[in-house]
Amino acid sequence: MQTPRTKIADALRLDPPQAGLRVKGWLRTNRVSKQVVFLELNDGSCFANIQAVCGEELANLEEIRHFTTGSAVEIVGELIASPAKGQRVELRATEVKLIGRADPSYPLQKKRASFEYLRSVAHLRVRTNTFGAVFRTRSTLAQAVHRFFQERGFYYVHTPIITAADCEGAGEMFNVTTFDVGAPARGDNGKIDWHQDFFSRPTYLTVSGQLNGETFALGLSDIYTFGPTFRAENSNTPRHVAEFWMIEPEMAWYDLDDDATLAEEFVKHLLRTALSECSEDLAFFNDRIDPGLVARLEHVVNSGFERMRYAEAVERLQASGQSFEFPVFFGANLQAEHERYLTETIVGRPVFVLDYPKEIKAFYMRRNDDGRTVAAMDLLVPKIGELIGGSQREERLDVLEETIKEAGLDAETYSWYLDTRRFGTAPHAGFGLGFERLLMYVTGMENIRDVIPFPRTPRNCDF
RNA sequence: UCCGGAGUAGCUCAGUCGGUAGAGCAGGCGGCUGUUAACCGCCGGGUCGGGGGUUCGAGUCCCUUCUCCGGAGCCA
Repeated sequence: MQTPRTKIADALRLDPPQAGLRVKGWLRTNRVSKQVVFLELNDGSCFANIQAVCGEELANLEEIRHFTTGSAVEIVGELIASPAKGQRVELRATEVKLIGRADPSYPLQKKRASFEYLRSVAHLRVRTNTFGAVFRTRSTLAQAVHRFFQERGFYYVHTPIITAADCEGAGEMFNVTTFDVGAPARGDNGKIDWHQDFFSRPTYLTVSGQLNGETFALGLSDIYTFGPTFRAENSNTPRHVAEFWMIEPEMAWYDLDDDATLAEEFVKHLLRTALSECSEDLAFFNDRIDPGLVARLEHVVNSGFERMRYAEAVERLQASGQSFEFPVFFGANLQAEHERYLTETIVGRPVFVLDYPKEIKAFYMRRNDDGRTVAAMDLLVPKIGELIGGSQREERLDVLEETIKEAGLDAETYSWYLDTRRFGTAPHAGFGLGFERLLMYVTGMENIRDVIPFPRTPRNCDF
C-alpha cells in the first residue's frame, strides 16, 4: 500500500521529522556532488520548491545524477530540519523514481529567459517561478470575485457568447458563421445571404455582456457576469488581447454614486484578498517584477478613492501647467497621459472621474439634467490608468430611443432591450472591469499577454 | 493601423572602418564540493528572420518583406 502523495505546499508546512512522505513534481534543478545529489522539486502548489537530498544509500543514485531539468519525479523520504541555509526543511530521500524524463532540449533551462521568449513556449511557461505565481494569483482572484458578489446577494449570470447585436459600442467584432468563407451562400444580387447561415442572420462573438446583464438586473436586482469577451480590434499594445475575461455587475435601484461605492469596495476586496492569500507570490513580484508593488497595493486598500467630476478634472489638468502631447479641453477624451497625470500626480491615489460629456460616451448611459453630460464613471489608478468603466443606465424609454437614433443604431435590433424600459423600467447602474487589467495591477506584470494562459492577439493564436 | 526600435548558437547578447562569426549561460563528458543562479576543465553547437541589390568581398551598406517589442490610437 502506497502512502498518498503530499502536496509540496503542505509538506513544507509540516514540522519535522516526518517519515515516509511522498511528493511528486517537476525538477527545477539538479545539483550533483560526488556523494550527494540535490533535487529541487516544484508541483505548483506553492511558490517554493522542496529540496530532496539523495545519498549513496539509494541504489539508483547514478541514474539520479542524470535527471534532467523539467523531468517529472516522484520522491519518498523523511522530512527533516535542513542542516544548511536556504530552506527550513528538506526531504531525505529513501526512494526516487523518474516518472517522465525531460529531453535535454527542455526549453526552460535554469537560466533567465525573456517574457517574450516564454510566450513562444506558453504551454510550458507555467512551470516557471513567475508564471506559476501569476496563475495561482489569477485563480485566487477569480474566486475572490465570486465571493465578493455572493456575499452581497448578487446572482451570477451566464450571458451569451454569441450575439446578434452588430454594435454594442465597443470595438470591432469577430464574425460567427458556418459558411464556407470561400463560398458563402449568396442571393440573386450576388451579396452574401445571411438568411442561409446558421442563425439566419449575421452573428458575432460578444464584446460585452452588459445589455443582457441589464435585463437580468431588472428582475433579480443585483447580478454580475464574469466571462470571456472578444474584440477584433487590431490593437498591438501590452494592454490589449483579442480574448479576455470581463466582470460586469449590474444593479437595479443604484445611482452613479452607489455604483462608484460598490466599485471601490470591489477593488479593495480583490487587493486585500491578494495581499492576504497570495502573500508568497506577491513577495516574489515585489522582489523581482515590480519593486514597491506591495506598498502600493496596501496604500490603495487603505485610502479613500477620490471622486471628481470630468469638468473639474479638465480644469485641474489645465491648471497643472503640465505640458501634454494632446490638449485638454471640455469635450475631449482624456488621453492616457492625462489619466495617469490625474491619478498619479494631482490626486496621488485612485480617482473616479464622473459625468463625462455625452458626445464621448455610449448611448446607454443616463443623460444628466444639465443636458450635456452623462452619468458615466471611470476609475483611474496609478501606473495603469483606467481600471473600471461604468455608468448609470438610461432607464427612460423616450430618452433611450432618442440616443439610439442619435448613435445611428438600428432600434429594431434593440427592441428587446427597449422592452425593459417599456415594462416596469427602473433606475440601474453597473460597471465593467477587465480581469487581466486587474491582474496586471495586482502582480505588477507589464504585459497583458503574461497574465492570461494562452493570449490571443493579432497574428497569434498558437496553442 | 501610425511612429520608433529589434531580429546573430537552445537562451541572453557582443560583433569596430565592409575582409568570411564570438562570449556567458544551457547541453554532453570529466573533476570537485551539504549543494542551493553551485563551481572548475574539455567538447559539440550557426541558412547572421526571408527575398533582392551594391561590391572582388555583406552579419555590417541599400531596397523590399515577415515577425516581435515599445509608444500612440481603439479600449477593458
